[in-house]
Amino acid sequence: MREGAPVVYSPRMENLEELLTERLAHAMEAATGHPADPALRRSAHADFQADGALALARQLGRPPREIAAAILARSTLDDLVSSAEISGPGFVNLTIRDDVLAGRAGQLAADPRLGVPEVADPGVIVVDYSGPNVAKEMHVGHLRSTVLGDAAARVLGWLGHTVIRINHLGDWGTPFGMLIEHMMEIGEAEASHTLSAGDLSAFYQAARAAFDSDPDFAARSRARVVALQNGDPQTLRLWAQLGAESRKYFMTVYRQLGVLLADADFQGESRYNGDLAGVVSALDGLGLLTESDGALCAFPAGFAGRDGEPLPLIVRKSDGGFGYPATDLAALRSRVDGLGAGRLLYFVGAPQRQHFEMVFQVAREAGWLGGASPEHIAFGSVLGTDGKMLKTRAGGTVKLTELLTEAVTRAEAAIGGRGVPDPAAVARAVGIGAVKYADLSTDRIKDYVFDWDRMLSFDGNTAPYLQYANARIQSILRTAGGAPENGTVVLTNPAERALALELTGFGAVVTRAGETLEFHGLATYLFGLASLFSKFYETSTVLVEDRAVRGSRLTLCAATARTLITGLGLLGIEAPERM
RNA sequence: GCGCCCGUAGCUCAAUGGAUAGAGCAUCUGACUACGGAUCAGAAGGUUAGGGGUUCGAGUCCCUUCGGGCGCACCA
Repeated sequence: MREGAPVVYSPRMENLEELLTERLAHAMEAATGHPADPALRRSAHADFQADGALALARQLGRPPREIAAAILARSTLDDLVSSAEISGPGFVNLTIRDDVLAGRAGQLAADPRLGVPEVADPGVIVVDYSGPNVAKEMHVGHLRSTVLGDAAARVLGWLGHTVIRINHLGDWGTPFGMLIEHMMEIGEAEASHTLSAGDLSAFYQAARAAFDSDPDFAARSRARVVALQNGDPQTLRLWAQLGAESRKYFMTVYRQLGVLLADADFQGESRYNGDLAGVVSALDGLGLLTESDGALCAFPAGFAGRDGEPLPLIVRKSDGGFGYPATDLAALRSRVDGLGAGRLLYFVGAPQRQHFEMVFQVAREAGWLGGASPEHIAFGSVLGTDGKMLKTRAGGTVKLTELLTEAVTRAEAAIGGRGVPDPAAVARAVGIGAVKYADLSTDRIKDYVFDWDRMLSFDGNTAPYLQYANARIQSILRTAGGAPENGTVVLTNPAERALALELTGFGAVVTRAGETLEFHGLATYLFGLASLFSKFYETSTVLVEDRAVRGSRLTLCAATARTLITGLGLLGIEAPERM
């Protein structure tokens, strides 16, 4: 280690991981003649460890430690690391120089992006999420799609992609016959009143009940579907009114939940009605359709049904109508051709996996994908503390709006007694944040247990804990009158060092979240950061006399707070200044 | 029957094929005359459902058994 050697940083220094990876990759090629991945990762035994030598050992037929030694001999790391040691079977343990770490932390504090690089290859990404149905209540089943999809939209957008949010509203189909008939029966004014009051399930259930119990009503409903499909003006007007009232209601739920979805993001299924016949004729022209029991079916490769026979995707029903496969295909084409999407993301629950795979396969066989890649971003269910699907005590469906209201009420009770300027806003941030964080902090594909007490706790891996950490930092910054403009960081103890090191990892974590569309890694990172801050807080008094130490610690505080706020923000969670 | 997903500490969850499987909660033991104790330090807690295999190395990949969930032709 060259004491006192000046460390020269580029104006926008790459993050440490990238820098080390680059250097080691170079050394590996020089030492072995093969380009290879150093497999750099954070380590319990040092700041980082590089495991690339082990993987290379097999290829080259040489002992891994020998390869590791050759790599080290060929690498220039002294300006970055204070120690590089071979350990165990051939791990390379790297410890970052304190002055480098301090310099990097200071840079992060001044960097609006906190070391998060924009992607090198920005593209157009369609994020399809939420997708409620007109005149049907949003329920807990919509929670994950809405929360996960929204986080994806935020993360991908921040990484520099052009994100197109699409809320694939269920606004077409046979139920609309009965809904419109019901509307006519109770009168438009009454219908509007019920719907705008947000009592969608009452409306839907009343229509359903009439349909099931009254044959005349059922017959009229069926005729009404035909009228709707044929474009009868009176029917269309009522249909449009149903949709408008519902969208208005959904927007209130989205505002309550605090997601990006806006009016303009609704892209109802009906939008593709005019394209469905074209989908059929195009597929038919490609020879991909087979008539079976009167229905026009595609038989995408690789799918078998219960009987072991090829499984059809029914593109046109035997009655000449279209189901959701046709709509999904039409929507896919419009997103690829019309919107120029390179990635199509569908945030839809795991049970629909086969459906989407079939749709994607048909599109692939039809040559409709071009270079675009469609991805079903599946997720597990929300369970109650009994381990079964979350239900109300009475066994009914949990309305999303009631769940969110309860979250805020519970948060209000939990934070009660604290003197903050706007307790209602804080309760909202804490309650809604807790619900979102509970969803985002576990592996997307798994079911998770919805537990009020756990998610609203101020201890553990929860939104309130992270929000509290930020509020505590804000309090320090207020007392100090802010952090220095161009803060210089000096590391005087292990807690400061650990915090600084953790701060440098934000970029890699966010980048990874954008690639995997798994957000629990980001959540875990933020929890780790908040925990390290708390340790720092215990050991390192910020508001000390020494100007240099005080300035440094304030800079670390400011960078930590901004990382927490930004990270939570990417998850769609607010971080109040006081709570 | 075929296919997909899941099974990790009492509970809730982590762990890009890498070293001694980590956190939090709960339990037990400590620490408040410093910026918010809504905190921190420590202890204890495991045959990663079972069994094979691949690999220098497996919670992770492959096969298999068991357990749980979900799909599998005109509802979305």
